[in-house]
Order: sequence, then C-alpha cells, then structure tokens
Amino acid sequence: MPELPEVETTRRGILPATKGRSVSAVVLRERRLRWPIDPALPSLITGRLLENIERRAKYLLFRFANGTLLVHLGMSGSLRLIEGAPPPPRKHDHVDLVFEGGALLRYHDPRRFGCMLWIEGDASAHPLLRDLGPEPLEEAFDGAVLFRASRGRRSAVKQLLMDGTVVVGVGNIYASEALFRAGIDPRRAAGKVSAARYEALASAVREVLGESVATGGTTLRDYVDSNGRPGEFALRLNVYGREGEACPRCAAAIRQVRLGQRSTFFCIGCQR
DNA sequence: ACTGGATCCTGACTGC
DNA sequence: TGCAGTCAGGATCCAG
Repeated sequence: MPELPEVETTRRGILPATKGRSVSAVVLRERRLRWPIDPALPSLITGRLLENIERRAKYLLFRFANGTLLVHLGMSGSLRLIEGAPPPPRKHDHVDLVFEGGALLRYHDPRRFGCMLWIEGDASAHPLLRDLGPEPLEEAFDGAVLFRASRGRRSAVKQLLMDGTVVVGVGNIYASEALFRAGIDPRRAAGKVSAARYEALASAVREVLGESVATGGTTLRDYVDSNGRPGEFALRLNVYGREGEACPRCAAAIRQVRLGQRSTFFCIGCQR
C-alpha cells in the first residue's frame, strides 16, 4: 500500500480535476471493503459539491457541505483519475465517483483492506481519527514527541514509530529507512532510547517522508498514482527489501528480522 | 495501560 | 501445469 507519500501524491493528483465540482453519479460495484460501504452513499453525495480533499494520516477526507467521505487505500488500494471516456472497469474496480464535466475517480483495491466511510458532523471526532498522533511533516512533531511517548515502553522502537497514536503515516518501509538514517537498531526497546537520539530519529522521519513526497512516492509491487503510473523510485531505499546486500554506508550485510509480524531491515554495523 | 497475536482479502512468487 | 505454502506497503480488535 500506499504509505503517507503515496497517499499525498494521490491527493495532489486528483485535486485539480475534482475540487469545486459536483458529483454526478456514484457507482458501487463492490461494497464489501474493510467495513461495508453505506448503500445510501450515492444518494448522499450525488449533486453535491466536493469542497476539498484533505489528508489526515493515510486517510483522504472528501469534504462536502453535508459530511465527509473518509477513504483509506489499505494495503493494495489506488484511486485513479480518468478524464475522457472511461474504459470498462477491471477486476477489483469497486467504486466510481463521477464528476460533472466528465472526470471520474475509480477506486481499485484487490485485497479490500481499504475503506470508504460516510461521516456526518465533525469528522475529527470519529473514532478512526480521534486518537491519531501528530502529522510527521508538521510543526507539532519532533523528537520530544517520540521521547515522551516512549517512556516506560518495552516494545521495539520500530513499533513505537509505527504506532499511529504516537505519530501518523510512518509505515513499514519508511520506518526501516528512518531508523537506518538515524543509526538506531529497530529492535532496541523504545524506552531505552535517549532524547538526543529521538531528535535524530524525528529528523530522519521528516527527511525520508519529505523526500518521498517531493518525488511522488515509492513504488513497490502494485502501487500506481492517480494517473495509473508507478511512482518514480526516486527515493533510493537504503535497507528495505535488501537483505544480504551490502550496506551503502559500511558495506556490512543488511539483515532482515520480524518485528511485530512485519519484515524489518537494518544494518548491524551502522545501527545500535 | 501496554503487548503480542489474530484477523480481514487477493495475488505474486517459490518450491516440490 | 498444478498445488501448497509464504509473503505483501495497514491497522483494528481482542485477550492476557
């Protein structure tokens, strides 16, 4: 799936053709996502103006005057912008949002871990958004946030980094990459990492995510952007997926371990 | 309150 | 060519 940079790339890609336009039709082909799509969705947003598309963590928030459509791409989802005559839907093209003027957003998600939820009223109070930590690319996120959250925690620092109540948007790839840049062993107990090292880690998170957003996200497997194109691969991954290869910094072999059921890559020479 | 584990689902890939 | 097993970018939910 899309990690934060891929979701942000999608948001930027679909915004110009959809913001300020009215929805002319909604096609639901498959409602069984992580939670079922409300069958009333078409009647709720057809004829309504899409005021904006915002992002919180890896959620996209489609803002209408009468509510918010909360969209998550899960592990395998994509949202594709189609302008002009739409091709016939492929397998797993579950939803179309059609806009006046012809632009169409097509939601594709083979594994169906994503969601499309209608929220009335204050979306930020919704249980899925309420308890989320700060955005990693905004001012509120720094080393002190990580340090405070880590005290007394015995689980691995990588798991702290991927805990959405601590900081949002750091997925499995970028967690490994940020820890590599900061020189921290992903297995280290979160509560035993110093404040100074958390400053370095917070900077590394900002760097990695910032660079990736700037270059349109990273492609692995089946990620495509809103134009259906794969990401640029412009952000070089130093350790993720490179078990056995030479560390770009010290040439030691990169190791792979499992942490919290997720593959984790690191350099035993550079990361302590 | 924190922690690890199971879980949702399809598809790509590996080894026999 | 088929079949079984493993793994995948997420994150919620539940038991202990």
